[in-house]
Amino acid sequence: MDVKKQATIVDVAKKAGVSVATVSRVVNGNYPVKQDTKERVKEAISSLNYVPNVQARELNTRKSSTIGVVVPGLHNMFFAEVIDGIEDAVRQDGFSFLLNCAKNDPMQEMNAINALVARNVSGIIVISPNTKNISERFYEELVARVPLVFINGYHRIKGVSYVGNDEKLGSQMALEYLSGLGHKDIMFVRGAKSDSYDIKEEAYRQFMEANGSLREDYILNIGEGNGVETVDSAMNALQGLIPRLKPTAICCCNDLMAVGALNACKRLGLSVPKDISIMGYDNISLSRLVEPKITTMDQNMFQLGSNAAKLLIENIHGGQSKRIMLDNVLIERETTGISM
Amino acid sequence: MDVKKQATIVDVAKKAGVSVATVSRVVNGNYPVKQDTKERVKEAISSLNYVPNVQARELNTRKSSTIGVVVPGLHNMFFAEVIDGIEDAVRQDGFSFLLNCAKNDPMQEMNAINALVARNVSGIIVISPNTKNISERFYEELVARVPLVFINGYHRIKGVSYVGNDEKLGSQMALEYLSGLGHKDIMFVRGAKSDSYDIKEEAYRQFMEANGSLREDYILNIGEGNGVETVDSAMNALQGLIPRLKPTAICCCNDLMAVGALNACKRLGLSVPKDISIMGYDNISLSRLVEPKITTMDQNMFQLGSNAAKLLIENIHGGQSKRIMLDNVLIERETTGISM
DNA sequence: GCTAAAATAGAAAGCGATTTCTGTGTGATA
DNA sequence: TATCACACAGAAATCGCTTTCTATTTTAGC
Repeated sequence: MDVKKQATIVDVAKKAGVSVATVSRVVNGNYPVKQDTKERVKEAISSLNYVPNVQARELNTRKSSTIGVVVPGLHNMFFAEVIDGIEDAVRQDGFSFLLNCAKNDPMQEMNAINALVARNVSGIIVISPNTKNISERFYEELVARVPLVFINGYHRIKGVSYVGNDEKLGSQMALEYLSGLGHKDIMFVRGAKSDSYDIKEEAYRQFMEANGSLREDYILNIGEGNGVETVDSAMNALQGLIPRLKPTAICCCNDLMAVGALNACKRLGLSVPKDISIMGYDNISLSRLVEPKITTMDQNMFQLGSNAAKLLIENIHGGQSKRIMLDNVLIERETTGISM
Repeated sequence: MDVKKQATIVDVAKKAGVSVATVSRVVNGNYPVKQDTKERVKEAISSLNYVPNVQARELNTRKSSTIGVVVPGLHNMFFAEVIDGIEDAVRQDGFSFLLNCAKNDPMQEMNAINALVARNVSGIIVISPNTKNISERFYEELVARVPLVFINGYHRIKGVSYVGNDEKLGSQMALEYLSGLGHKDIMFVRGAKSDSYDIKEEAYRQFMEANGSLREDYILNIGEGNGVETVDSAMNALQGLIPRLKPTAICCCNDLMAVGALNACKRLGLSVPKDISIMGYDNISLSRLVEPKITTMDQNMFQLGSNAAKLLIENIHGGQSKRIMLDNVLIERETTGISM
C-alpha cells in the first residue's frame, strides 16, 4: 500500500513562509499572531491537509489525552454497556481511549496494563471482577505512576478511585422485595469465583437465616464462565433442580442467569411469574428484551462507565481520588409476582 | 494526585553506567551487546520499573502499532461482537486499538477519523452501516494516507479493503429455506436507512416476485433506531399486523427484529414455530439466548472483526488491499418449521 | 604475532511538535 | 522626541527514543 507521507509542521511553515513556532501558535491559539499571517498559515494547513501529530505534541508536553480501559471481554453485554458509558464521557473531554481485554486472566491483565503505561496513557480504568486474581503490590506501584479507577471490584488500595455500588445492599433489597411478595422458598443462583457473587451470597445467607429459612440446597453455584454461556449453564442446572426443590422464587446474581432460569421454567412448562418468580441483577439490555421482561436490580452500567471516566479525568487533572457509590434501584418488570 | 515521573532511558543509562544507545539496544535486542553489560542494563531497568515510551519510539521510527476502530456504538451487540474479534486479532500482533463511536452521525464519523489520524494510527477499521452518510472524497483522500478496512458496508472506493458477506445471497438462502419449508406468506421486516436493509429488501422482492407472491403490505419498515429499541419497535408494529395479514413466516433483517417478532407472537398467543416461523439475520448471541432459540443467518461477527484486523495489519505491512467475503451459513434453530 | 573482520559501545542527529528566550517593529505615554 | 510596553515572529532547546556514524576492542585466520 502506497502511503503518502503526512504533512508536518515544517511543511506547513515552509509553504506559509513562516517559522514552525508560528504555525504551532496558530494551531494552538495560545499566543498572538497577526491576522493575515494567521490566514496564510491556515490556508497552508488546509491545502496540505495538515493534522498535527499528537504523539509528538504529547511527547513534548508530557501530557496525554488518551486513557486506557481494561475489561475482561466484550462477550458479556455488561462490559459493552460500561464501555459505552466510558466512551461517551471520554469523548466529551476530548480524550480517546485504548481498549484491552484481559479475559479474566491476571497475567493478561498485567500485560495489558503495562502496554497502556508504555503508550503513555494518562489514566487507566480497570474492571476486574475477581480481585483475588490481582496482586495488590502491582496496583500499588501502578497508582504511584498513573491515576487509576476501578469499577465494581472490592479494591481497597489507597489512592485508587472507585465506582461501583453496594451490591450487598442491592441483594438485600431484592430479597426484601421478594419476601414482601410473600416468597419464602427462594433459591439463590451464583457463579464461581467472583467477589460480587460472594458478597451477594453473604447477603442471601444473612437474610434467609434471619427469616429462619436458610437451606443449603437452595444455593446453586453454576460454576465458571463469564459470557453468554452462563445462560445455558443456569438453565441446565435449574431444569433438574426446580421440580425437586420447588422454590417459589429464584434470585439470580445477574441477568444472564435469570434468563437461564426463565428458559428453564419455560421448558418445564412453568408460567412466570404465576408459578414462580425470577429476579435478576444488573439490568443489562437483555433483561428487557426477553418475554416476559425480567425484574432486576439496576446497576446502570452506562453510569458506571461515564462516572468512572469523569472521575478519572478529574484525577488526571489533579483531583483527589475518591469512591463513588451509585444508587441501587429495583426495576420491577414482569417476572415477579406474589407467591401463591 | 501525586504522579511519580516515569523513568526514562536516560535514567536507566545513568544507573547502568552506559550510554542510552546501549540501553536501547538491549531493549530492542537488534544489535550485539556484551552479556554482562546487558545484565547490568536489565537490572537497572527492572529496579527503575522502566517501561520504554512507545510514543517517543514511534515518533522516531515513524511506525505505529495502534490502529483505530470506528463503530456506530456499542448498544447493539453486533458491534460489540465485531470488536471482540478485532481485539483478539490485534492483540496477537502486538497492536493496540483506539475505539470511537460515531453514533451513525457522518460528522462525528469524520471527527473520529481525524482524531485517529492525528494520533498517528497505522490503520483504521470502519463500520458504517449507512454509506450514504459518507463522503467518498473524504475517504479517497484518507486512504491515500493510511490503510483502511471497511466492514460490511457497500463501499467501492478503490484501495480500500473490505470484509463482509454477500447479504443478497444470504437473504436468498433464508427465503429459499423458508420456501422449502412450505411457506408462501412470508412477511419481510426491515429498518430505515441502511444499505444492508436495501439489499435485503431487493432480494426479498425478487424472490417473492419470482414466486408470484409479492405483496407490498408484507413489507414492514419499522423506521430508524439502531440499538435494542429495535426489538420493541418490531414487536409493536407486528402485534397489530400479524392478526390482519396472517403471514406463516416472518423474515427479519436482523436478530433484534426477530426477537421483536417472537415477542409479538408470544403476546398474540401464537406458538412459534407451530403457528408461525421466524427467521433472523446476523446470529448475535441474543438469538440463542431467547426461548425458543432463533433460526438465523450467521454473519459471524467475530470473524468479521478478526478478519478485518488481520487484513488491515497485512495492508499496513504493505499488502495489497482486497475484499474478503465470508460464507453465509444458515443456523437452523427453533423458530422455524414447516408451514401448515 | 599480524592483519582483517566482527563485536561492542558511545556521540550525535533526527522524529514532529511546544515553548522559552530573544529580538524586532509600533503605538502610547510622558 | 525619547521611552516603554506590547504585539508579533524567529531561533533553538527539549521531550524520549532509534539509528547512523565512529571508535575501540576482541576474535579469527594464517
